[in-house]
Amino acid sequence: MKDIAERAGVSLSTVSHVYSGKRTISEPVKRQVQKIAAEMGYRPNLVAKSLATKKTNVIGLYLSSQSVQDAPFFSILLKGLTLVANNEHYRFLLNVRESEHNEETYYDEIHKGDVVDGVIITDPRIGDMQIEQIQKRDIPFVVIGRPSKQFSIPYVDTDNEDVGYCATNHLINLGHRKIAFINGPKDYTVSKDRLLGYRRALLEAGVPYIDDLVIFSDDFFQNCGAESASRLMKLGLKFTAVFVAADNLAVGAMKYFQLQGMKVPEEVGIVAVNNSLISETINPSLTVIDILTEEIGAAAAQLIIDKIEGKEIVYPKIIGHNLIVRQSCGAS
Amino acid sequence: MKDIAERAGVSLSTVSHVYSGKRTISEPVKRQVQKIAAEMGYRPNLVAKSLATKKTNVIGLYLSSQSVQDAPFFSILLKGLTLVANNEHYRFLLNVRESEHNEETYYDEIHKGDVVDGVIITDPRIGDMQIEQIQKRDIPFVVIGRPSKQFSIPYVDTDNEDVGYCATNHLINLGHRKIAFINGPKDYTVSKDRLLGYRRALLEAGVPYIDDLVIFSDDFFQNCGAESASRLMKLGLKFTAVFVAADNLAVGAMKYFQLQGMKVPEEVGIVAVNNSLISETINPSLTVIDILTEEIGAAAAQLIIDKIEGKEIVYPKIIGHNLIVRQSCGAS
DNA sequence: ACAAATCATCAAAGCGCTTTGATAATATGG
DNA sequence: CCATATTATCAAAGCGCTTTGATGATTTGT
Repeated sequence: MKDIAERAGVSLSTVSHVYSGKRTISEPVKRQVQKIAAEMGYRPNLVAKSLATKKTNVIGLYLSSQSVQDAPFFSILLKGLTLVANNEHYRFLLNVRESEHNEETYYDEIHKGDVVDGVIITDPRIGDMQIEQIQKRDIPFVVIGRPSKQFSIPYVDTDNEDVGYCATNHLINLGHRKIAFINGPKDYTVSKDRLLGYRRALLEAGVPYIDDLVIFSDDFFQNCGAESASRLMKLGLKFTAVFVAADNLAVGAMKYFQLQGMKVPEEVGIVAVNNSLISETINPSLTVIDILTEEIGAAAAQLIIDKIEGKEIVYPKIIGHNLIVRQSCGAS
Repeated sequence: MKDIAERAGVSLSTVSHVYSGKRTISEPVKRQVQKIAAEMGYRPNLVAKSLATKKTNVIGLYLSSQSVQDAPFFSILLKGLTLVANNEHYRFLLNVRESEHNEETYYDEIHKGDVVDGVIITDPRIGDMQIEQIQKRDIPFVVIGRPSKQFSIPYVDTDNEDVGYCATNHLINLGHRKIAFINGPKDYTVSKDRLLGYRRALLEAGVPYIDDLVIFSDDFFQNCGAESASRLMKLGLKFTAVFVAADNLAVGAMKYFQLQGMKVPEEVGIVAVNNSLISETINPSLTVIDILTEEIGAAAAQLIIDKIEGKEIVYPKIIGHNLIVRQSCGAS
């Protein structure tokens, strides 16, 4: 930049103003500067700019390896995120927390992270301390998923209580009365909320709630779904349908049921959550609640950007969901 | 930092040296500084540091929306990438190129990107100009996948010619002679290489190559697989097996075949590429060539980091692959 | 005990940009 | 036609850190 200024015979600040447009620069000078800059292959140094402006246009994206491994979810979320971020000229700095890895280091990064203008966090757990810590640090952030103490924390999420309600209700409407629930891990707020909805649906239908029929899985993967299904069956309790908290879990559970000689949906109906490719590919295809993941991503990105830019924001932002009826629940 | 220096009664540079360790600082002073820093909640400004050191510890990750949408692939790649990057204290700055989006803007970013120490690029196409352009720019980069002109370009990839060979060969060993090939898009180097391997396997087995039996898909998704299968069948040529260039394509193709009343694997055997969850979940499960995606990611990350840090690197880095025999190809 | 080596610290310059008060030149208006 | 407003430009300070030459205080070797 200095070189350009010299070659063009103007001051350094003039060159700067040519780019920022914050000061009027005469046309001939402007053109001259731009020409020389092009000749020299000038490339503004964004780091220096950031230092001067205290603005990086970078958003820290804090993911658990959990969420990254849930491939379809993550990739669609990312699509929503990048769609709006690209438009607004922001980019994401990836931080993946490995489960093995010490959580401290990971959160340290958040706290050190002066390179980002704001932060998006995923997968809040119940009793998760870190969010409160970030709140102390004076940096814009939004979380994807409901934090356990959501008071005045900006977040975007589905109404998971309603998801649980809708899924269960659909099974009830189909005539089921003995409905099991293979839930996600116990320490996720999602799991808690869906359980609430499940209970509400039962209550409304006058079906007694049986604690044993609710199984908490350790993760969201297929094997765990099969394992949960096995635990469920070992109880010896009767059930004619299962509400499963994730498509992958459902696939695992369904395979297990079939392996045990149970017919889906004839002997056990299934409603799952998440409309990933696999849910429509598998046979029988899964009836699911479609979480609008891309919209969640887009909303989260918009929220954090608005916040960074000082706009008034309203939160939480609740994104809708739809029931998609397919084969696994039986005829509708 | 200045404040700390004042409060501790030492100079600014002393404080800096406490952190960098590039100069010996007496223990008492060191402790005093650290104590005050902690009290004040000091957080070093990484942007300023980067400006001074000309080092950001950030790697630009340039993705096509294609690769992001291929969820399982992407998420496993990312796992490999972050695993080694975390260890080496690097992070990724995400740049997703939307297909609709003007490619120019996207590449501009690469060229402007003074915030990154190096760059990883995915999905090279045949005749892709951009790689040559980046080469002119004096920044470390590696590409994932073979660039069309790979002379002296650092890249990591599978030996796709061998992938094509192995898959085809497996079918030949099973007794097939009329083997179709549903390939990926024509302008990918991957597609070109796999075709080479396919032909070599046929040649070795003395099976004539029939051009019509090779179908190029427009993308890597299910619908396209079905569409390619339909194109294939409309030709009216006989075939007893198909080598499909991706698991998703294979799922689509298989569904189409089944819809047409053809039995898999009895009437048509299938070997696909990519060992994603869906390939083992679907019924019949897919025989696939497992590309070691996580290792590709890890290797790419290691390569770029080594390059950034001035180490001697050897390239290209070719990662292995394994045949996983399942049901779709028939008994082995 | 004294020169030489080492240790601990400081001051100042520099990284490449933005921002702003000042100044000179030009335009506007009554 | 002169006072005021506007336009175009410059110089200098500052963003928060690293780096290095210099300096005084200690230690070491002989």
